[in-house]
Amino acid sequence: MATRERKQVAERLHSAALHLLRHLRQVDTESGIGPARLSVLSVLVFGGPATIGELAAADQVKAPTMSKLVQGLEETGLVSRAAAVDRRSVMLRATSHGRKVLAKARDRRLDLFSRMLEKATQEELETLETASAIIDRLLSPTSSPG
Amino acid sequence: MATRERKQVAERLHSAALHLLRHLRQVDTESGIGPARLSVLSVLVFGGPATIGELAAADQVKAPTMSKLVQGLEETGLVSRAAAVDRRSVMLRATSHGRKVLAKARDRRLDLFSRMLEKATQEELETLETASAIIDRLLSPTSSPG
DNA sequence: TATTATAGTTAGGTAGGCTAACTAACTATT
DNA sequence: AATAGTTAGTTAGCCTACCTAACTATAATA
Repeated sequence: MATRERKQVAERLHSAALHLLRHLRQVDTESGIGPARLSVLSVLVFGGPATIGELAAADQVKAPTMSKLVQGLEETGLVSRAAAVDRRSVMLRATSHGRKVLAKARDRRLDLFSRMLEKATQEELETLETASAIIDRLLSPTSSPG
Repeated sequence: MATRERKQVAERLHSAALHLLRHLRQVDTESGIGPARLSVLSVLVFGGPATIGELAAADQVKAPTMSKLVQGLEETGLVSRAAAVDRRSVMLRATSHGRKVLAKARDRRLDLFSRMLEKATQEELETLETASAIIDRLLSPTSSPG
């Protein structure tokens, strides 16, 4: 019975999310670093040091793709490489320069979004906040509505 | 005063939208057609016939990029080309095959999303619906809060 | 110790993005 | 009507970001 409504909500939210991110993406070019690399940097900054394999899993790409992305980030001094306990693997971490670059890119996006949110009422902000939490929960693997 | 809160909402919703779309993207590979081409097809199906320039503007890419995308879509029979009044330009339209392919790809995404939404309560669905409308309004160029 | 499994890299291909430079066609000015 | 300027699209050539297959080096196991 509520299937139709779910489909409708899915459609509208899908479309809204698509348009929102497309809009926010505009300011990313200013960072001079591509979206894939930016994402890797973000994982390292917020998640701490990680191996190629962990980074690949986080960004849902294969190891060779991540290997190349990391090489690029290293060459531009945004990421550094160190030995790991398991000597087959490599421990990557964001450099302080990398941290700064990410912070700026992130701020550009969030500033743009924040300015958009000036057009929202307090109640609407609360709705958006609640919606974010709902989406997070729907995406979490262990989703008991607890 | 509410700047901090706006920033916070921006952060959370940005993150949620990012993760949601990344999750939904998984099923796109089944269509055998890349995301850029899928997007072009979607513009043609829902917006009707359009020129290269219009498609490029809709997808926020440059004309040469769209020219290549359309060539690929033509070669796989998803899009057809016809003369326009202005003979410099070309009128593109989705073929019936293109419509079917798009419909399937779209359904895969929305089915996945709908199944996720089974874990949401009626009230949560309403919150998500409201949130979608808010986002749409924030993105619309003429955004008087009505 | 020999085998198997795992972590990364290299090689080579495709898709999707760009700029620069071009052709064809429309518009405006003389 | 001729010319000059503008606009729509294509071609060429480059970059990033994705893939699979095949390889090296290290770890784990029989």
